[in-house]
Amino acid sequence: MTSIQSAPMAFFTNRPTTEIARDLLGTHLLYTSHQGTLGGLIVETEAYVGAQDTAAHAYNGRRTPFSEPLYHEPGTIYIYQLRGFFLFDIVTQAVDQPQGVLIRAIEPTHGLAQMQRNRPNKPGVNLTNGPGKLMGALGIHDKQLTFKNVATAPLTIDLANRQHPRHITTAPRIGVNTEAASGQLPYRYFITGNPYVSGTLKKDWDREQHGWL
DNA sequence: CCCTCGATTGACT
DNA sequence: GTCAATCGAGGGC
Repeated sequence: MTSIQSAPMAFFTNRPTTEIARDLLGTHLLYTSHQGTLGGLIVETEAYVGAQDTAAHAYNGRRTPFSEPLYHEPGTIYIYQLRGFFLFDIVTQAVDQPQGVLIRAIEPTHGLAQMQRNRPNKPGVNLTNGPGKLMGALGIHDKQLTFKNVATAPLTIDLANRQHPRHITTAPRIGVNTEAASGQLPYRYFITGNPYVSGTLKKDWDREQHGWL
């Protein structure tokens, strides 16, 4: 039994979102719910850097009820639904600087059995190797925690027992429009070789240019 | 109001 | 490898 050391707001401030995205690798995403403490090691993230980023929800200053959480304090939880799944972002800059990090994959460390019950028939890495999958494993199927802060919410970044990734791979982000201006920016980060990293190779250039295993 | 499309996933050839 | 589900946000009219 270890105690949780929730990342303070300062963790998400005063440095570039890309750096925060890298720094989140090796920390723990933990959710304290009625099912117990669930979660795991963050092994993959993506940075979305605001109004100039064509792939960001806040591109061109877009601000709607949907993307409103991005404009709040650093550490704000931004959960949104995509095609029936829920995705988890953390706001990474000061108020009105709508940048964030998408948590794309975790390696289970807490509550494995319960997470497996939450996602039946998804054995092995398939339990948490994607942004929608990991939320399903945590048992989160709504936006209830949106606007709360990871510094105080039951859904948190735990800095205790951080692991230092041996090597980090950088790559273009998944699922973004590659034609758009920001489409090729290397804002995806993952722990090299970790089996829980999301996605299958869809293009040869991924392997050639970015050193996939 | 209507149409398009997505920071995904899972089923299927 | 290919492809459709699914539903709300966002934009056009």
